[in-house]
Order: sequence, then C-alpha cells, then structure tokens
Amino acid sequence: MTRDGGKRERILAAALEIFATQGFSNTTVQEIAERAGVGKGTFYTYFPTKEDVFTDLLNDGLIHMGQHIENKIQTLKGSVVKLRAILREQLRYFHDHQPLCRLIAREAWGHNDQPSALAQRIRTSYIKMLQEVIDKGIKEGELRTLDSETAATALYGMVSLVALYTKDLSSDEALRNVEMTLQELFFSGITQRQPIMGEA
Amino acid sequence: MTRDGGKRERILAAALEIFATQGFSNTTVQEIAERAGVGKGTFYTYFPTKEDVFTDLLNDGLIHMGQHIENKIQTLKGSVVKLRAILREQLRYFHDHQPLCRLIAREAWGHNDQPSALAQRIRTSYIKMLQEVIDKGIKEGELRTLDSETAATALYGMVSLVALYTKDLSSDEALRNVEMTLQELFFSGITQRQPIMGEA
Amino acid sequence: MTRDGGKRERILAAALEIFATQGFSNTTVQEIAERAGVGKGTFYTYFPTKEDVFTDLLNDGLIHMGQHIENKIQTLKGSVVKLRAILREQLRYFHDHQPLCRLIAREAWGHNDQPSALAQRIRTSYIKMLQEVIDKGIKEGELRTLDSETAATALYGMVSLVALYTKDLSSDEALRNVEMTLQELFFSGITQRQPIMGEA
Amino acid sequence: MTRDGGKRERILAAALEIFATQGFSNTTVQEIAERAGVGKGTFYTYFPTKEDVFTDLLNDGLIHMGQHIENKIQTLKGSVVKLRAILREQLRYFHDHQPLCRLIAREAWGHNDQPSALAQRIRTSYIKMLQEVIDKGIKEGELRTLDSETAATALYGMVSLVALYTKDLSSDEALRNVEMTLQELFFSGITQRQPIMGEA
DNA sequence: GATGAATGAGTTTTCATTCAT
DNA sequence: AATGAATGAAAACTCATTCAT
Repeated sequence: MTRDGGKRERILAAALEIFATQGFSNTTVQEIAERAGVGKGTFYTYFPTKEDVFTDLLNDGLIHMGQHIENKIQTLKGSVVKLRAILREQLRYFHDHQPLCRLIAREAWGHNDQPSALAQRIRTSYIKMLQEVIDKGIKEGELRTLDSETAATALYGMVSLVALYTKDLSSDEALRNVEMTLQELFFSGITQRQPIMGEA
Repeated sequence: MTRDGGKRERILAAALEIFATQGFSNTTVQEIAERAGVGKGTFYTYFPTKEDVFTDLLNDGLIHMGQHIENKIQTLKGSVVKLRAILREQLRYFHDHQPLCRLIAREAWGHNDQPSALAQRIRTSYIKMLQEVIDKGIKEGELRTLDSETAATALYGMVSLVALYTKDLSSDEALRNVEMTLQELFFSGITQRQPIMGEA
Repeated sequence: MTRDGGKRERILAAALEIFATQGFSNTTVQEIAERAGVGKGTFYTYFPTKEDVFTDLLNDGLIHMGQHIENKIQTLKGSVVKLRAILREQLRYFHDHQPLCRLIAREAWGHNDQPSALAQRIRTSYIKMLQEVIDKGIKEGELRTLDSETAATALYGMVSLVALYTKDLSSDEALRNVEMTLQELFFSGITQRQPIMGEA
Repeated sequence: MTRDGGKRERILAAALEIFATQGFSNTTVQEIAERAGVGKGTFYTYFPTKEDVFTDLLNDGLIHMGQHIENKIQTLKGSVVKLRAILREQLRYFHDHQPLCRLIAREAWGHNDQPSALAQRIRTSYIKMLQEVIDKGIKEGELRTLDSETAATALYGMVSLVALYTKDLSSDEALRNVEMTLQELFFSGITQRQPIMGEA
C-alpha cells in the first residue's frame, strides 16, 4: 500500500505531532523532516508547500473522525441511542487522537486569514451530521423541541472542551466517569429533577 | 483619553482586531501600527515586544471577563439562578467581545509551546468559579450530583463554541433564542421529559 | 564662561566617558543625554549630530594634548631634554586622560570609512612635532642619524600602548617606574652596554 | 578547496577586508555576503551571527600570528638575536597582513563593551612571549636590567604603530629601511653614542 | 528519488533625528 | 530654551522553497 517506504505517512505523522504542540507558524519544515527521518528536500517531493501538509492533515482528520463516528452509529436505532453513542465515541476519539483534535480545535478558531475555509467544513461536515440526528429525534418526539443547530454545536463544544481541558483522562476509568457526567448533563440537564408530584 | 492622545489604547484595539482575525504569528507589527494610525516605532514606545501586546491583551481580557460576570452574579441567590445568569452573561459577553473572546479561545488551545501558561489561567480563574457555584448547588440539593469540574468545563465549552460558531447572532432576538435553547439544554437536558406518571 | 549652565560641557564629558567605554556605535544619544542630565532634545540644541560630538571631542582632545605637551617643552633646551620631557608628559597625559586617549587611539585605527581623516591629523599635528624635535637633534648631533618619522612614530607607539595596556598605573610610583624603563629603552636601547674597550 | 567551493573561506576573507576598513559596527552582513559573492542567507549557513565571524577572524589571526613568529625564532639562539628576529618578523607580518593586523590593533583598544576578553589574549598570548625572551636575556646578561613587561609592550607598540601608520611600506627597500631604524632604536637607543673617551 | 546547500523575501527591533508643546 | 513622543530607515536574522548533484 505504501510505495516509497511510507515516507509520506512518516512525514504526516511527524507534522501532526509538531503542529499540535507548537502550532503552524512555530513549526519549521526542517523540524518535520528531521522528526520524519527524511531530508528537507524529500518533504517537498511529497507536499508542494508547508501549508499543504497542514491542510491534508486537517482534511484527512476531519474525514476520518466523521467516518469513524458515522460507522459507529449507522446501525443504531433511535435518536437518543445515537446521540449517546456519538457523545461517547467523540469523547473517546478526541482522547485517542489528542494531537489531531487539538489541531482541529485550534483551526476551528481560525489560524489564519481564511479561518472560515476549514472551520466552515467542520460545521458543515460534522456538526451538520449531529444536527440531522437531533432533528430526526425532535420530529419523532424523542427529543425536546429546540433549535437543533444550537444543540448540535453545544454538544460538540461540550465534548471537545472537556476532552482537551481535562488533565487526567488517561485511565479508562476516568474517561468513563467523565463520559457519564456528560451523558447525564446533556440528556437530563444539570437540575435536580424536581420532586414531581407528591413523591417527597 | 489619557495623555498621548490614547495612542496606547489605539494600539491595543488595533492589535486585538488583527490578532483575532489572523492569529499571533500572521500579524505583523507593521499592520498593527498602520491600523492604529501610528508609526512602527511608536508601537515600540508603548510595548517592548509584539509578544507583550498579546499578553497584555489576554491578561486584561481574562480579568475583565471574569470580573464582569462575577459582578453580575454576586447579588443573586441560588445556584440555578446564578448559573442561569452566568450562561446568559457569558453568551452575551462572548457575543459583545467577539475578537477578544476569539483570542482567548484560540490561546486556550495553545498558540505556542507553552500553552499551559494561559490556558491554565482560564481553568483556574474562570472555570474554577463555575465549579464552585455548581458544587454549592449540589450540596444544597438544587443540582444533580455529578462531577462539578466536568460540568463546569462543559458549560464553558457549550457557550463559547455556540457564541463563536453561530453565524448570525447579531439581532437581539437571535441571541435570546440561542440563549433559551442553551438554558433548556443545560438545565433540563435534551431528552423529551419522559411521560411522567404511569402512562407507559 | 559657560552661558547655559555648562550644558554643552556636561554633554561632552558624558559623551567622552561613554564613547571611551562602549565605542561610537554602541553608544546611544539617549545614554549620553541621560548621563549629562539633559533631555534628548537638548543634545540636539548643542550638536547637530551624534557624529559631531564625537568629532568635537577628538579635535578638542588632540588640540589639548598637543598644546599641553608643547607648553611643557617650549622653554626647554636640547633635543634629548625635550624628548625626555615629551615622553614623560605624554605618558602622564595618557594616564590622566585615559578615556580621551583611548578614544584617540581607537580612532587612529580607523573607526569608520574615512579612517584617514583623523589618523592623518595625529600624524600631522602631533607626530610631526615629535619628528621636528628629532630632526633638530640629529642635525645638532645630539641624536643618532636615523629616519626621524619612523622614530617619532615609534616613540608615540611605545608610550601610548604602554600607557593603555599597563594594568596598574594608578600609583605615582608605578608610573615613575614605567617611565624610567621607557626612558632607558628609548634613549639607550635595550642592549646591555657592550663591554666598551678591551674588557673582555 | 574544501567541499562547498570554499564559501566559508570567501566569507571570512570578505569579512576581514570590510571589518578592517569600516569596523565591526559599520559593516553589514549584506556587504560581507555581497563581497563574498554569496547570498545573505548563505552567510548564516556558515556563521551563527555576525559577531561570530569577527571572533573567528580574530582568534585565528592571533593564533596564526603567534605561531608564525614563534616558528621563526624557535631555532635561534641568544636573546638579542631572537628579539631582532621578532622585530623583523612582526613588522613584516603586520605589513603582509595589514587588514588582519588592523583588526587586531583596533580590537586591542576595545571594539565594544567587553574589550578585555580578546585584548587580554593579545597581552597574555603574544606579549607574554616577548616578555619571556626579554627576561631570559636579562638573566643571561645580554640585556639591560629593566622592567620586561614594559619593554615587551613597548616593542609591540613601536612595531605595530609604525607598521600601520607608515604610509609607504610597500617596497621591499622601504620596509628594510624602517626595520633598520627600529632595530637601531630598540637595541641601541636614539641617543648618539656619547663620545666615549677621547674619540672625537 | 533523495538530499541539503543556497537564497532572498519578510519580520522584528533599534535609534538618530525631528518637531510640537 | 528644553523636552521627549513620534517616526521610519536600516540592520540582523529566519525559513520556505529551489535545484544541482
């Protein structure tokens, strides 16, 4: 599958790690080439410009994340079930692919003059998907009637910030705990269920 | 407004706008000076380095946002009431200070190798505050028992992403609609209230 | 004598000290003004450019040194007597006016593109004087017949390098010792007087 | 001569010439690169900073001059013979390597705030050597008893100033004449040998 | 195909000099 | 007359990109 000894992949992997840590501008092609174990010239055999690796990384990443999650929910039935799976998988995905996701996140805030270009794609390609699930749930009565775009964005924001801010998410247990909290929060809200009727 | 005809302020304002659009590295001192309507040298009369304007901007911004919101909730009683106010005010603040908040958000993901320095401060200075309110609410039975740190981060993530992603938030009505959605979502969850009582 | 409260003199003195320590290029007008206790703008009331203070300093210095030494020898009779006095006074002058002399010396090697300009003046204004004394001494038979220009330059080089290189020349005793050595050297040479006559 | 077509050497040579003429501060990297016939960036492929070429030049120069002269005198016997050779070789070396020596000389007066660093080395590495020869000569009775450090410095000062000040030293004859004068001066003094006994 | 030496456009920063107060 | 805020020209240095080997 990889002619050329996987050089392209090695470069992408190296770039990902360094971009994620240092950002686009503070990363030199030299560094990437070194970490990938190739000459600087070789970098340009595989990518026309530094910007291109970045874009490729982002595109591939977004596609991969989208597909990964769509795969997971494809066979599931019911909006709540689907959304629960999305929440879980997205959290896990962010956690398992921290560097990539950090890149996506930062890019989402616009790393340069055409911030929309890709941030746009996040909204359209990924958040749109969430939105559709939510819309369906509303129509079918499983979900409360609310603005689905806002809800989808909120879900995405919740999970991504938690995934990237929470210091210790390395143990499986910690991850599960955080997930449970988010599930509760997103599906039932933070408020203590009011003692409906005379239950007290 | 002060001596020097507010040059310092003009530079800060110009820097804020450009940094927010283009990021730190893609912004040149030249651009800032031009937009501020001063000479390049003048920039250096007021700030030792380019990095310093950036830091000043961020520090002041974080302090300002924190104080603004703390002021708003200080006199309120009850965790739910407080959290509702926080949600509303934060949304509004992000909306009213888009450039600044975009800066804060992006910085949170680390604009360079020492991302923690300021990201840390957001967590400690701002999210900690949310966490305390939630903790109190849990203790007093107003809120469901859940991991308060995760909940606080989730609230912050929800609001900030929605504020920055939502294209049209300019009309007061749009803003109110989005707010309402988030309030419902955060406090009551997305799920349609289960047919309470013995309807099954 | 000094209208304006001696500001000009204060600037010259300040400039001399800093130029001597840091060189022309590494000295800023700001520094000079500060050390002189005046505003930066005031500097330009008294001197058209930074270069001008430097030149003035050098010119005045050369003139002053020349006059000082000429005064000392004017009344003396005999070339050897005169040269001995010159050697003594020059050594002392270098020692007493280290900063100025350091400036002159460095300039002599050319501090910029027109190195000759001033180096020339040293040769013409000062070394010429030595040369004349030597020439007279030769003609009158007091001095050995040799190339007077070379001898004059050598005398100047001897004294100036010793004055500026010798670490401890602060005590009067040390100064006298060094002078004695130079006198012996210049007038009688380093060689042990050959066993005159048939002593062997 | 080495790989890279001697670029490093070309840069060093160019730098030497320009530094010697214009001084360190008045020389731009651009100029050096141009004169060396390379791009500005290439300069930085070979030297980390402008300061580094300067230092390399000086270090190499001092070492070279020292070795050159030590080689010349190593096999000679007798202090007077050695000193005569030193005087001759130093004069010739200064003359043959004017730019380098101009650099060394100027540095001796301190080209910036840390003049000692290298000026020190001149004293220690080179003048010390002269001093040792003189000391030996004194001990063995060939030379007059005098302060050897002062004498060594004087010799150095004499020769270097004459070498750098004397306008026309290009013909071999001129050089020999100047040398003879200095030899006479340094070894026998300027004074006409007193009519010892009744010779007149 | 792989490489790294060569390059110059572009960026930050300094500082002599001007000029309004 | 004295000042220092304002300025932009100039200089060191970086790094994406090219290209000869």
